[in-house]
Amino acid sequence: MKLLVLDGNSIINRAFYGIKLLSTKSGIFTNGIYGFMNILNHLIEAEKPDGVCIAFDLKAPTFRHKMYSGYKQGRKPMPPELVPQIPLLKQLLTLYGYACLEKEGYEADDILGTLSSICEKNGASCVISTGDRDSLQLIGEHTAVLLASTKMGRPEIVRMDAPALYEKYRLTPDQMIDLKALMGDLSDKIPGVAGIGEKTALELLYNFQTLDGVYQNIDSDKIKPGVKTKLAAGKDNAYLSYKLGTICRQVPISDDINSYKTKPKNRVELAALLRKLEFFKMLEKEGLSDIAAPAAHEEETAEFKMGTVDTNQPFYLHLDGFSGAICGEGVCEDLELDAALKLIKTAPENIVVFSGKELYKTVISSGIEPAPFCFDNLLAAYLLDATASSYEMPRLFDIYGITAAGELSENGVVAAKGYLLYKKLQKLIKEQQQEKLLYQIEMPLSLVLCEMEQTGFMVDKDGLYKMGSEISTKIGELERKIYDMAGEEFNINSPKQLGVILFEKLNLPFAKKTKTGYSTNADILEKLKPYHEIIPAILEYRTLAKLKSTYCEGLLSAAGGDGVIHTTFNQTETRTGRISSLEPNLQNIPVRRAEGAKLREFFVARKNKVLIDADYSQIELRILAALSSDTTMIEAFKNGVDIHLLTASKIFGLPQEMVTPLLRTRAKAVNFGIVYGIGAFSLSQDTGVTVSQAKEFISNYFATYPQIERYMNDCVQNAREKGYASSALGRRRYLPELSSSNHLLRAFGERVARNMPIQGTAADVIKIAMVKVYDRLKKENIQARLILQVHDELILEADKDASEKAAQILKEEMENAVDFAVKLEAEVHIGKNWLQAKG
DNA sequence: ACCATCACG
DNA sequence: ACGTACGTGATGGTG
Repeated sequence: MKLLVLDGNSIINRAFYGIKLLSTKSGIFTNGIYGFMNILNHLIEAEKPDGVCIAFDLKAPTFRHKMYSGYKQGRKPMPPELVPQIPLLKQLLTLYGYACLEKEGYEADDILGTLSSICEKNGASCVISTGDRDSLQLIGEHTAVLLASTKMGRPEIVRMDAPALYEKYRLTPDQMIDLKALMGDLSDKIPGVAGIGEKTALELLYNFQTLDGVYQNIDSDKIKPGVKTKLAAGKDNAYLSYKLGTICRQVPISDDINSYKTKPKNRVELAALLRKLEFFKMLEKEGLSDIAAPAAHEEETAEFKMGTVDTNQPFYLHLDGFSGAICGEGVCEDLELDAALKLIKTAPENIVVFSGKELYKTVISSGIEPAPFCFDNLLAAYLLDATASSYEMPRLFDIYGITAAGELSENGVVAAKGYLLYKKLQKLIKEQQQEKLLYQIEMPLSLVLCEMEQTGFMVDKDGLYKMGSEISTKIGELERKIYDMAGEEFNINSPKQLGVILFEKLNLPFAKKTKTGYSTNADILEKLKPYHEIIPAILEYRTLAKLKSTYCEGLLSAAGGDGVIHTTFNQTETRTGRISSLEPNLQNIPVRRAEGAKLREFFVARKNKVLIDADYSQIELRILAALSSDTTMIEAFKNGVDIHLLTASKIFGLPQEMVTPLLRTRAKAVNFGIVYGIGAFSLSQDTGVTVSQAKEFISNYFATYPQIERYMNDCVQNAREKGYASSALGRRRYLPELSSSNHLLRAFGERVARNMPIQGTAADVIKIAMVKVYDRLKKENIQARLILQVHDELILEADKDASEKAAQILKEEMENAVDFAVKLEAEVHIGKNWLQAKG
C-alpha cells in the first residue's frame, strides 16, 4: 500500500507562477490547475500509488493563530486569478477519484503529517509532495518528501528521505523543527531567535542536537558571547516557534488507510470538466474524447445515416489516403479517392474541406484544374481564434462541442463531424463579420500558397557549397586564433564555456547573468570590443558559424536533386495573421549585412527566366497613418517625404537640413518603437540614449502626430472592452493578458493591442495582393508565378519575355490591394538572382 | 525538451 | 521593485 500525499495550495501556487497565464475563451483562468495536473500526473507515473490525497488550507484561523497572533500576518494575498482555480481544482481531483482533504483549524501541512503517521502505523509507504521545506520534518522510515517546482512549464522534483536530508543539512527530520525554532521563518512570520540565521542555527544543532540541548548548554564555551546574548533574549520566541513549527499529526480525519485508495473516475463529469477547462490533451489521455459533454460553445449534434448525399448542396469531404466519405444534411456516404476526385471536378463549389492547401496538392497532381471550395474548416477556425495552440480536427470537435450520432462507417463519423463543424463555424464567421477574410482572402490564398510551395525556389547548389567551404576555412583560422588568445581550447559555440572564458578567465567587464549563466549575446560582445581582441574574433566566428550551418548546409540539405527548394507555408501559425515559412524557413535569409546577403546570389531564376521582387515601402507606418487618420503623417506620405527624416526634424526640433544620419537613425528607431507599442526603457536601449531622453522623444513624437497618440489609446481601450484586438479587415487576436493582475503581462497585452492592428492589417493587405496577382497572371495568361512572400515582399519567377508585363502587374496589384487614406507604394526590381532583384 | 543565440520582416 | 518592443524558425549545446 502506498499513498501519494500533496499539499494542494503549495503546488498550485508554484504552478501558477511557473506558467504563463492561460485562460479559456470563456475567460476562466486555468494555468494553476494545468500546472498542478502536470506535476500530479508526473508524480503518479513515477510513484504508482494506490491512493492520492490532496490537502488544502482553509481561510479560517488555525490553532497556530490562537497561539500567536502574528502568525502569517500580512502575507501576500493569493492573486485574484488563482482564487477561482482552487475550487475547480478540487472538483477535478474528486472526479479523478482522489481524496481532497481540508479541516477547519488546521493547515494542509498538518493533514500531510497526519496522513504520514497513519501510513507509518500501517507500515504503508507515504510519499509527500510539496514545495514547502517545512514538511521535511515528516520524513520517516516509510515517509519520503518530494520537493516540487515548475521550471518553464515543466515539472521538476527532488526526492528527500532521511539519508538525503542528512547529506544536505546533516540533521535528522526531527531536528528540522529545532532548526526552524532557532532561525524562524520569514514567510510564515515565525519569529525564531532574533539575529540567528541558518548558519548559526545549524552550528548550534551540530553541537547540541536539539533546542533543549542548546539552552541546557547555553554557558558552554562553544557558544560565542554574542550568540549567547541573542539566545537568552530570544528564548521565549524560540520555544514559541518550536510549537508553531511543529506539524500536528492528529488532525481528526479518517484513520482507515483504505479509505484513501483511489476511487473509480466519474467519467462523464470528468470529461465535461476537462472540456470546460479546455484540457484536451488530458481528455485524450484519459480516453474520454468520445464522451459527449457541453463545450465552450453550444453543443452541435445531429443524427446521421448512411445513404446517398445530395451533392448539389454543401457537403463535407473527408479523405484518408485512398478512401474517404462525404456528408451532407443527415446523410453520409463512403467513397473512394476516384469518386472524390470526380466530385472535386464537378462540384468544388459545394465541397467543405479541412485544409484546402493540402487537398489542392492531390487535386493538382491528379491533373484536375483547382477551383474554389465552399468552405475550409481549418482556416475558419484560425480566423475565429488565431491564438489556439493547434487546429487538429479532434481538438476542434471538442472546442466546438461537435458530436455525431447514428450507425456510421469510420470515415462517415469524421465526415459527419466535419459537416457539423462547418455549420457551426460558418455561422460564427458570419456573426463575427469575417466572411470577406475567409472567402476572399484566406481560402483563395490557400491555393496560391499551395502552388508556391509546389513551384519552389531554385538555388545554385555549387555556389552554396563553395561558400560553405570558404567559410569553413575561415572558421578554422578563427578557431586557432581564439584558442590562442584564450590560452586554451574550448567549444566556442557553447555560451556556457565562452562565458567562463570571457568573464572568469579574462575578467572582462559587463558580466550579465542569464538564467543559466553569463550572457554572451552580440549586444554584450559589442560593448566588450574595446577590451579584448578576442571579442571581434568571436563575433566574426558567430556570424560565419551561423551562415555555414543554418544557411549553406541547411539550404543544401533542403534542396532537391533539381536544385529546387520547396518550403512549407503555414497559414494558421501566427497570432497576427502573417504567414510563416518552415523546412526550410525562406523568410529569414540574410540581407542586412553584405557577408550574409551574398547568399541571395544563389537564389536564382530557372533557365530563361528572371526573378521579379517587389516590396512595400514603409507599409506599417503607412497603415498606422491610415488607421489613425493622422493628418501630419498622411500629408507626409502624400508628399513623398522621407518619413524618418521628417520625424527626426520634428522630435529633435531641427530643420531637416540639420538632421544628421545619427539623428535620422534614432528617429527611425522611434518610428519602429511606436509600431511595436513602445516603452521608454527599450527605446533608450535601442538608440543608446538615456531613459529620460527616450521619454522626451516619445512625448515629442505624440506632439507631432497627435492623432497617433489618440489612436494608440483607443486600440488598448477597444481591446479591453471587446477582449480582442483587430485588424482593418476584422482579423482578431484575443487578449486575456489585458485583465491579468500581473502588471508585466498586462503591459504586454497593451503593447500587443497597439501592434496587432498594424501588423495584422499589413498581413491582410499583402494577402489580398497575392490573390490579386495570382488571378491577374492567370487571367492574362502571363508566364510568371509567385514563388515567395516575406511579409512585405513578393517574388515572382517569370519568363524573360513576360517580365516587364509581370512586373507591372505585380506593382499595380500590390499598390491597389486596398484603398486606404494613404497610398501604398511598392518598389519593383528584376534580376537573375535574388540579390540583383532586390535592386 | 529547453535554452541562448541569431537570422528575417 | 519589477524588467522591458511586435511577429516568426533553425541551430548547437546542455541536462
